[in-house]
Amino acid sequence: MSEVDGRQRVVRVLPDVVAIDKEFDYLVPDGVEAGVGDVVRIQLHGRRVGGWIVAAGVEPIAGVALKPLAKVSGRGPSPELIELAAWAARRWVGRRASFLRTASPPGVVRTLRGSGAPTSATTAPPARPAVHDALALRAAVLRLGPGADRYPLVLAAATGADSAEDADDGQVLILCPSVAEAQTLGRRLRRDGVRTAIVAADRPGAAAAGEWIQAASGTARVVVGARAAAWAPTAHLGRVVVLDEHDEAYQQEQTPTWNARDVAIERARRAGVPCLLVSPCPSLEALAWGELVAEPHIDERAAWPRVEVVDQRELDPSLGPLFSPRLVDVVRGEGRVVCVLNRVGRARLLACGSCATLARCAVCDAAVHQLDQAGADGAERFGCGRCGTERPMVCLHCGGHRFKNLRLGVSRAREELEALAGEPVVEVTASTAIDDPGVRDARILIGTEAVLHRVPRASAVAFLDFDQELLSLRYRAAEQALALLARAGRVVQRGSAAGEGRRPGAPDRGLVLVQTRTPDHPVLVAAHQADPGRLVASELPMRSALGLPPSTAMAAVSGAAAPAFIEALGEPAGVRVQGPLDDLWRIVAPDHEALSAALVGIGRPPGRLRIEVDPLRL
DNA sequence: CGGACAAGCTGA
DNA sequence: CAGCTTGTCCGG
Repeated sequence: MSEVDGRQRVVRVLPDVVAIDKEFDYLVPDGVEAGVGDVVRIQLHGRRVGGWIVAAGVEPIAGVALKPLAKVSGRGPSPELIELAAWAARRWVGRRASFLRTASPPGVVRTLRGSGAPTSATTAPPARPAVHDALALRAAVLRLGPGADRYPLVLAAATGADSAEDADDGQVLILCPSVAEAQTLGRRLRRDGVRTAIVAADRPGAAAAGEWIQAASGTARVVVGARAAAWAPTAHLGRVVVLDEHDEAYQQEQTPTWNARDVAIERARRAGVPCLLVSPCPSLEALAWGELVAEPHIDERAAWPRVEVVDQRELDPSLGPLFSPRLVDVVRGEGRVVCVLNRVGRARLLACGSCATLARCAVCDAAVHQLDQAGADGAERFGCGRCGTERPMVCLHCGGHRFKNLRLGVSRAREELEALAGEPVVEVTASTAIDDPGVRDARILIGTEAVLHRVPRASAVAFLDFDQELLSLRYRAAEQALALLARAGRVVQRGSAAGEGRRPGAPDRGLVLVQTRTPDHPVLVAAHQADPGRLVASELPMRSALGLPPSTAMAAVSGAAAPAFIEALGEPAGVRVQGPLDDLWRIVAPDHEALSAALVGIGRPPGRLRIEVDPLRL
């Protein structure tokens, strides 16, 4: 039956080719079922490509000979998600195909059999008042200290125990910053009898497709996953929850730089269901969107660690620039101690010991660092991070060969800390195996901030040079710094009274030690008082005054084709174009609609072009 | 994106 | 002018 009411059945297809953001019409062959969202294969310009049906029953364009669909492969994104993809493509100046890929099943899904009403045997225990209040709102930002247990909240949301209106609220979509957290949460919900689909595809194809079907058919009551799960299928969405919404892992690094939190918010809005963002340190974006719900301060404070700020302006010269007497105390004390220093390698900045000249690259003049590996003759060498040039460790000014470290890197700091502690100190890097026995049994660890993702619990976390975070030139530095302290707070909270791995004699509340030369910084005041609102109060007016997000919408444009793109862009009304600085332009608009309007209309010049909306580092 | 087709370059 | 490279266009 290729004819309906005397007309041929025609569908509109978006090819799964990122470079082709255009739809094409195809005939549906006789006896073939094909609807909006289905994944198909089409003949396009002499080759076969995949694609999605984005409209059905369309009026074919006159005078164009239509080809039939080559194949209907299976089920894909729902019509709602296809529309959401169009919204996201505009919002982040990307292509619909890249979003529809994320919204498509892992592998081929022919049918969603086994669809049934979601059931749940579990009833959640009564949740805390703040949780109850937040679940009753349509757009809520729930602030819970880093050590607070979010599971009661998740359970209450999952079972509809604290819901505002209707009894059967539909499925609950829950996002976590990482796949590992999503899996842990999903398994726990299953143990508690909640039908849960874990949409976090690092499992074999068939199993992953099974989870997708559970979500799409409505069999799963809860759908949990990481960033990509913002595009997970649902049969009848009832609520969206984003845990740790401030986490930058929600933003994709490659373009389009979409953020799962923002997709989740828009998805909930379109579905007319409540959306709840949860965080110990809500982002300014979240606070601009929803109503803040916080616990009484005494409760929130109990979920923050003890934050001790050490003023590094008064140094003890015998301990070097990175170690205060208080830090040495902590390291020599009880329990596991994690030290964080956001620099890799040995020494990142050196000065000549005799003439104090800064060690620079002979070719490009950038500051050089000491290489981890000595040269073939065993002599220590300098390396340039900018141009890669290497040279012997000799002062270009006076020929001296003794150098002072102005900035210790992690490897060197480890050596010095070991000497001060009088026991082994283990360096943890992003590539260190997580269950390496040397790491598992080590009491003192040191690493870049990645160490906070690798070590699950500790009695104390010490930031050796926090000014690195506080004084970073990125406009979100303050928020990012507070998020780092919150993460440290979670590590020590798990390692203290409430946690399982507590050693006898460890302090009741975990300790976060911060060494700094700016002890009065609002980030440190906020963390010390366990009151993230203190940072918001200083940060928001400053962003506003400087015309930075979230009071504006920003994009960064770079790549070989950027100059041509900027030329074509011109100066649209209300939009500021700044730059170039390091071959990067900044586009600032009053809001995202204006930003998209300015960026989407322009044809892309040939060549590499990166348009990063909401740039994280800038 | 990548196939089609046209225009440009080279060598006998 | 065949045979090949390079470039631009456009797909149902």
